[in-house]
Amino acid sequence: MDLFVSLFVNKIDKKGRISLPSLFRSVLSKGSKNEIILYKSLKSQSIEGCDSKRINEIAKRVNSLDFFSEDQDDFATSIFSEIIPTNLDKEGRFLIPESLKTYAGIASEATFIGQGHYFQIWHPKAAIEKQTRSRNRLVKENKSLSNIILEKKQNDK
Amino acid sequence: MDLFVSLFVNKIDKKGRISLPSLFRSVLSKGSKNEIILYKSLKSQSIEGCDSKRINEIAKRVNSLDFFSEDQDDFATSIFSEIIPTNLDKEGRFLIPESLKTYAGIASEATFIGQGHYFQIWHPKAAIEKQTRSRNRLVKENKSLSNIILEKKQNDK
DNA sequence: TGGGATAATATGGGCGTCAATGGGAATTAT
DNA sequence: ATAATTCCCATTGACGCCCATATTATCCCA
Repeated sequence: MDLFVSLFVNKIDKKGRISLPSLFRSVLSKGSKNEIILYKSLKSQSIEGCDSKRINEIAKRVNSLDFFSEDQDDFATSIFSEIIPTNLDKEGRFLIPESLKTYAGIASEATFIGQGHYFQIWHPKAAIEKQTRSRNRLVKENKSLSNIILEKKQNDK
Repeated sequence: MDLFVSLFVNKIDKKGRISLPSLFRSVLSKGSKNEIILYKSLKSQSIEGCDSKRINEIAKRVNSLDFFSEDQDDFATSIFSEIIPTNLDKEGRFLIPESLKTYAGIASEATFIGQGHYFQIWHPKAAIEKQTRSRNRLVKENKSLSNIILEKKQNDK
């Protein structure tokens, strides 16, 4: 499995360290076994994480925009300046920057939620809510993957 | 990670020195480990910096403009004449030229903003504003990192 | 199949190293 | 000579590295 899946609750110790769930560690690409990228989610009060390979892909896209445009500059800022590369120690732990902890309302514990190619870090209580909310919304609106993909194609036109 | 990423606030000491963030130093190409290029941003009241390798790329792009156009001439002037090569000391610090400090309104502290292949130096307060402004723009346009990737992939087809 | 042996994961804490910062002395420029 | 710049050394706090423990999951064998 090369995707971030499942849900884990881990503790933050006195030094501010927290273990990246073992299953998530095994997803990191060989080249960046002990580096992850953190940033504020644009969709919720949570932290998102991924491995650096993913960032390099994004970098290519952003850099292909017009060199001197303000678009390029704004994109670059909101993406590159918000990215926080972080190293895992030998035990697979890392530090969540203070600013991100504040943003996500995290203190002594955090919940990791697998999201496929990335993962999210939530305050434990908020994580449960998010999980049920997501589920309910899908069921109520009778969405299916194929529906969502179709809708997206409509919008893109 | 071979990109300028993240955000750092550093102090300017009595002698006018400021540390280039360690993470930025590690991005500089082997050949120019203690040289950076500074210049006024064309897009905002900030300073931009990069290593000399990038200047060469910019030169290429400017050259590709019509040789006899005024645009080409203007770009060439505003870019090349305003470039200031600067050396880092053994501790990774450098001096921000007075003219650039004035341009960016910087006095006792400065914020480094990663922009991918280059970085910017802002007055701390202005930096936060720029960051939020850029971020809000992304959110408003309902972009997300993954959207940017997807859109680009569409275009690539 | 039960139950202990073994391994892996999450967690705690000591300590050395490095980055950011400060300041005196040496060096260079004007 | 005076001002500016770089070198060198010192300090401080943060972070990485290492080792220890515990709790859980996995394995092995009688």
